[in-house]
Amino acid sequence: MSQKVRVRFAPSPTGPLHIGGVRTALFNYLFAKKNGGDFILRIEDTDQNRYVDGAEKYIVDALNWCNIPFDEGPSKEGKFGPYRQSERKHLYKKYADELIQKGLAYYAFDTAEKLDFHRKDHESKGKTFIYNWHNRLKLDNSLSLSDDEINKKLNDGVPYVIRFKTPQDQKLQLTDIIRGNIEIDTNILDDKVLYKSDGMPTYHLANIVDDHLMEITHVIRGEEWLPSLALHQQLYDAFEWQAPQFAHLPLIMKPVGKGKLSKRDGEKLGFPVFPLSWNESVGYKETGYFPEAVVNFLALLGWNPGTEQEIFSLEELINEFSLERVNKSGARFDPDKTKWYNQHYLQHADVKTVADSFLNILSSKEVLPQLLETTYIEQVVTLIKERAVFIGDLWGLGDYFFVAPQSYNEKAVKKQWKAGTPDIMQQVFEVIESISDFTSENVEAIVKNWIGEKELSFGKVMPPLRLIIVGDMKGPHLFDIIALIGKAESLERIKKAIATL
RNA sequence: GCUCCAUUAGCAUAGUGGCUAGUGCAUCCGACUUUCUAUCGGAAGACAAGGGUUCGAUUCCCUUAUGGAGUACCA
Repeated sequence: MSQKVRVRFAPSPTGPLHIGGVRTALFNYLFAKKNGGDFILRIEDTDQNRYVDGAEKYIVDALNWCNIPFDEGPSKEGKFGPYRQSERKHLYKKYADELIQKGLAYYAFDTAEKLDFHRKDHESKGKTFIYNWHNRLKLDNSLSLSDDEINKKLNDGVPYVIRFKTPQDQKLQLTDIIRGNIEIDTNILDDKVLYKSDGMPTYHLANIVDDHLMEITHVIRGEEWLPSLALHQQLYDAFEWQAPQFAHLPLIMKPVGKGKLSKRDGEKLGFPVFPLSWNESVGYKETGYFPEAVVNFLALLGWNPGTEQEIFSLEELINEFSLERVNKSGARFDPDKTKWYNQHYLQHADVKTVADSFLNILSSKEVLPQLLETTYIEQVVTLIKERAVFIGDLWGLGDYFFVAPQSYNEKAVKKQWKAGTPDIMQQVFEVIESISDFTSENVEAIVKNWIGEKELSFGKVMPPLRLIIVGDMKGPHLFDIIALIGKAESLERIKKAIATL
């Protein structure tokens, strides 16, 4: 009997979704869709202190922008809801109690201060304080206390937590789809808190209970969870539940230096780390990235198809994706590669769509209304988009199609504007004025012919002419520009330059 | 410190017990061009180290080094 694949993305709403989180969501989504399964969003808000307003909405918006919507989640309630752990609070206590009854967990009354003291004390001696089999009988809990004492504390309302009683001297055999088999000695594990004194479960308990209740078949999450896999497996065993399969994704590392990618790296090196803007941090969307490009480069971060293909649509990714081809080692984040992807998507985007977005930018500039015409913009886009990575680059690349140069690049003027230049430009003016068939090819032919006749060099004519038309030594084929902006505008720019330079 | 995970060029990666280890980004050179950040062409560049196993190891095993994660009443 094969079960329907159900995976979940379970972020905690403590801030904006980091790009690494988006990748985790994406891999879950791809795996689910590849296998005809469901992708569930569950909000893990068991830590009330760290809750950030708006973070949940951000997560949902980010997923939608990336085009990886969830099938079930907050506001898309399926039969397994609610999908916020804070709204499932009442569910967890009985599971913690069940473990206590089975003798697999116990009450602990140690105060935070006391534990803190132990930890600091051990640290100062170069050791690590571990709450487990070797010292639990010396601490303040229902294993070390008499029944009377325990009941009195419980009745008196003394705060307590419930800890998992990690068994001694066991070798756990764990399986991870990406990493294979892992063996863990239970003696090095600590008795993790399952239930907090504020009446909320910890991540560990809530996670296992919810994954079980929501019939999750595969847990795909970041590598930072690998060390707690042992606990989770034991919890499934303790409840006598069938555990899902696990896959731990490699971490995304910073572009330079050591460690995992952080918000700071983005600020330092000037690239986004969030899909959408959040306060001062500009997102991928606002920087001008296509969601398709973001999804594409994210997919190749820690996964590859085994072929040389690097460009994938979402559909292709769904087809090709497999957890077996996910890498074991950390994936270094390369901002240049993300640009490369975006440039690719921009070059292959429909000209109409690009022109449309460009129009939005143009509207905010001081451009003559008659130039904001669709076919004109599309022609401009076709000429200049080759060098653009983002749609936002288009203005800097082609402003001269919309406004005459207000100034001329000084260095270029120095180099190109010689004593005889105004005279030559005056002649060019006359040549151009006489042309009636104003196509790029025809203008080029006539001007080049004239240069030949006059025995002038290209270097004396073309660079200054470009300077006049563009204001700088940049842009596509000059005659394409002249033809597009038209005869009248070209003549005007020449006239103006002769007068001012 | 301890536990677990990893290690192919600057970076990301493919691949194989045995021909010149493949690809992309970046780099350098060249071409085109009136210019260039574009495009095209070319070049350079790697199996972390040391031991084994083997006729033979980048590929299997061990050790070391390096990197990563975790070590909370956070997720």
